[in-house]
Amino acid sequence: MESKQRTSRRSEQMGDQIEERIVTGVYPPGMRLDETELANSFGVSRTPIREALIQLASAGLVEIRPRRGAIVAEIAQNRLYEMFEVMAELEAMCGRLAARRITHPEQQALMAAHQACEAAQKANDPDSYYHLNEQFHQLLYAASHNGFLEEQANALGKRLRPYRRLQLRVRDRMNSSFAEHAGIVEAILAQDGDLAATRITAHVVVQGQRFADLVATLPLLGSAGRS
Amino acid sequence: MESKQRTSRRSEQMGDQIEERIVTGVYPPGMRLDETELANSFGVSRTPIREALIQLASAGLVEIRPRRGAIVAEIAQNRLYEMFEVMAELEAMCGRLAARRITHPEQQALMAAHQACEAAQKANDPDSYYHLNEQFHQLLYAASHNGFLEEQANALGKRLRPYRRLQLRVRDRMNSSFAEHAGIVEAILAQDGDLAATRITAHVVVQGQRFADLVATLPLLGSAGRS
DNA sequence: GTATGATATTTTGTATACAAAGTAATAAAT
DNA sequence: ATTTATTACTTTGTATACAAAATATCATAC
Repeated sequence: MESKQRTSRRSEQMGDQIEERIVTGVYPPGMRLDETELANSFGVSRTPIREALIQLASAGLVEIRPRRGAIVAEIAQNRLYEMFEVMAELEAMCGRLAARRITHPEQQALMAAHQACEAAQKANDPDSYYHLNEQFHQLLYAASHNGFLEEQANALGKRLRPYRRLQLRVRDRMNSSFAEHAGIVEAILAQDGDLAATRITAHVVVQGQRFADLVATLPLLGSAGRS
Repeated sequence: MESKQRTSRRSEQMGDQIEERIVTGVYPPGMRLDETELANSFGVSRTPIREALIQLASAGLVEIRPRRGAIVAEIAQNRLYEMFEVMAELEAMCGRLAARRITHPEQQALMAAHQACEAAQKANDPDSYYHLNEQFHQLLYAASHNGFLEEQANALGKRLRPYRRLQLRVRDRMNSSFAEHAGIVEAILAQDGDLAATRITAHVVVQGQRFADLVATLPLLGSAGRS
């Protein structure tokens, strides 16, 4: 985590709020983000809103079309596939490094997070599982002991979050996800970086049936406010 | 390349100009970027400058300290190491994918770029080599046929550009770089993705002596305008 | 009823104004 | 002479004003 020095900038607070609403799906892909409207609803002027939107556009969460306003970024299918392909590689890299560099306390934390996932899985609670799964992955990133990599993985994870969330709804995904976690933890504890990387790549939903399942659920998201 | 639709936004033009000056070292790391000063020099108001700075901050090229203005980002040594570590992985991924997906015209272009490097190397011209080397790497990214990966690699490459440039000055680096390119091209043409990835990782300056050399040259950059 | 074109309205992009925080400068005290 | 406190000056961050582009509305023609 980057040391979040007291910001004192409204535009960043606005950015955080809008971002939160995007990644949780309150503002779905394709939704128009009217500057004046947002300014009014947040009780500020357009300036900090504009600055926030520019920042979110740089992060890839919104798209600013010159003179035509901002919308929540809609990710085309093939682009989504590409992003998952990169995400898999980044996470695999985390795993490879983590196998070499993870500390004892981090091992404990990772196992604890894994066990927490087990509870949600047994209770068949996709929402809890979703959050615990995210914690698990973030611990993995941190264990790489490469702060820049950790940031990149988190940033991309954020962009893919709305799509990942849908994933867990598909038949039996939660159970297989949990089983895969077990294999990943095992490989890391055994300090087998290549095995960890291989298993993580397989875990990140990208190939064959998995991605097809995801794509099939896509119409549920997106296409907000198109004519 | 992202389809650069006619922008019509001054803030983006300003961003491009400032970015250019940062990556070429005209604005060295640590330099203060005064909004009013920039606004005057570009003949616009502070607004588009501010928006440009926010965007550059998101890209990691400048650092905005709340209420204390923007400076050209200074990258700490360990952070720089982390970034090169990730860069190596991204490029290796490009190589692995390119080995599988490169088209015939792309093969031709890559070989042509490689041969162009040879000319600069033989003429012992680091500046030409620097530019031709960049072209070579960009062709590699494109050959991955993953547009998102290509963008990420280019973005990170941009951030590392001022540091990479120094690299070529160190003893004999240009010659070894060129030799490594040959091996990379060979592996890709042979469609051996793993070999290509291995060779690219070795090529990207990150381990042992190479990184030490880079660090040793760092004092040449940076520390502009500190008390 | 649909299509086309002119006009009106909305919305973005940039400039300017102003308040608050930060920085520099000066003066007083040890 | 160095340090501390008060004051003046910059510079940032936000609000508002205005111009230009895009969108919507409405009337007219076919």
